[in-house]
Amino acid sequence: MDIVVSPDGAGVSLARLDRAGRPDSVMSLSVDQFVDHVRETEQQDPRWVWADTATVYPRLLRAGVSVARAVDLRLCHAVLARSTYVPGGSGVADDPQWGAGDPEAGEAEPSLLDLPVEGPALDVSELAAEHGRQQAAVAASGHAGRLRLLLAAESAGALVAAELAAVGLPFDESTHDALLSAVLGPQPLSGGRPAVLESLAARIRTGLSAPTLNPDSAPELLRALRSQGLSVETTRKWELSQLDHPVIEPLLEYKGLARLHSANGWAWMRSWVREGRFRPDYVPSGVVTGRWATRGGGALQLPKQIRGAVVAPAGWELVVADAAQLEPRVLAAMARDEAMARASRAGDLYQALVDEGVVDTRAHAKVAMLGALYGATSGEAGRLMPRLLRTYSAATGLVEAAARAGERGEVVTTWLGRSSPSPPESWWERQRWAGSSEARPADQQLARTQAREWGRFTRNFVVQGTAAEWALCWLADLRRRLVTLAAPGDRRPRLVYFLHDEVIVETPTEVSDQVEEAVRAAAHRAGQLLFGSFPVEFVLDVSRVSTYADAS
DNA sequence: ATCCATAGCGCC
DNA sequence: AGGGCGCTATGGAT
Repeated sequence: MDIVVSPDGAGVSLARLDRAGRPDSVMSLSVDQFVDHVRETEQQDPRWVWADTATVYPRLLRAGVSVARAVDLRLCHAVLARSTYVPGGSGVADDPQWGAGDPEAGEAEPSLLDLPVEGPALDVSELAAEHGRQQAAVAASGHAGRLRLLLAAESAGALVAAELAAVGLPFDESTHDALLSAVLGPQPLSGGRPAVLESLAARIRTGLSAPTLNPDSAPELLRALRSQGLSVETTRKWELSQLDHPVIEPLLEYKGLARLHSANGWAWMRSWVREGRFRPDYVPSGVVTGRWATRGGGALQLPKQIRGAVVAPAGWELVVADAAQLEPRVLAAMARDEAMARASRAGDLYQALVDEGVVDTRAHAKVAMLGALYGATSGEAGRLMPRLLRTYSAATGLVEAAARAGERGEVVTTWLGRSSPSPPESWWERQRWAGSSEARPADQQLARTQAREWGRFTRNFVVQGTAAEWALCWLADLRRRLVTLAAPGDRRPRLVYFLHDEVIVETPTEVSDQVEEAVRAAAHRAGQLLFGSFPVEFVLDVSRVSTYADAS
């Protein structure tokens, strides 16, 4: 049973859809009535259909109501409007109300924000119409099953994102303060540099004979280094670390600590941690490949230095699980590469490459594999590539083909049906110009460079995007399993963190066994949902800890 | 005062 | 090295 939901003004309109997908009589409810209605109707396992989970679901969550299933029309539209799995003329792409489906049509990059969140609300009949168009587009596709899975996963992900924001990650402010103070000195009350940074800055100024130097300024720092006779092009730490000069040691230490202070210091904590919970703002599918982004809080980069502040309350535990070498495993399955699938079943895929005699060390295996995924052209990875190509010809052939398609400006598509954007108009202009009679060799060189850059993007897109699909299915299936678990006192395990290939579940210790089992079962299920019986193993590293810092 | 690009670095 | 991000500080432009 599908029920369309449209916020309007102070309330909510909703209507059930009949078999033909048309709304029956429309109900107009206040928000409170809506919350009660959802709570009661959930018993019937409906599927809620709304334009945008982020505008509706938080209100329900605040009232303590969660839903099992929903369709996020905006996220689904963004997928369908661009997917090469959807035949042209399906009607999904060219509805201006839902944003430009054709990326060539507007100058702005197509984004998931095609439908303005603040824009005029769409009424239930418009939502029902869009829902109908989407279902028709899927049905007309030659890959209806995959698209249905992708759309369901996208929508479930949107529910999870809202739930993560509502729950927050347990974060102990005094532990964080202690971690910071231990390396930076006490929190400066005036807001200036902490004592340790200040004294490092003084050593740097002395060492470079630059009494007024601001070490946070890259141009100033570069000038000061050069005035000491050091030949450097940038102030990046890998370049600085090559130098032999007494100032390098305090400088590198300064850079590391300054970053901690500015990115995840006291000011960050005041902004993002409330009542012992860190609440970043997740943006499902915010990345072109389908990965999530965040808007504020920087949850994509919670550095290892402060993970000790993520602490489970007494009586609770954190089940931290991440998918080991997810992208190579996904690639093996997509490419139906039997040899690579065999390596995946060994647990540590990189070690398996060593054991199979493909490369000599685990470090080489990792470099070679990442090189294949990202399109490395030189160095160590380049040298190791021939062996990988020979041993895993199906897998490497798939990414090579994606790269060549991108070099030609073609669109590539993930396993479940997310298609890449076309290159920007400036890219095409550059290519056209390089092919014209007036083009100089330098123009042609630049065009080739840009073509290869776009090829590296499309190469990675198919793998990163399919890995994101696997992760969404994992997350969605895990979410379903978790609602069946509870400890005495109705204490329930809950998802509190998700980052690309990693989840954290905060759970009462009484049920942490079941949670770990659920996390593993969901990973196995995700593999089946995407790749059927193809024998690729998706291995998880699971830790049960009281603080995130202790996760392996 | 505000916007924007760049450098640099953290995460996957 | 090579893909994808978000964020901060800086410094120039408006």
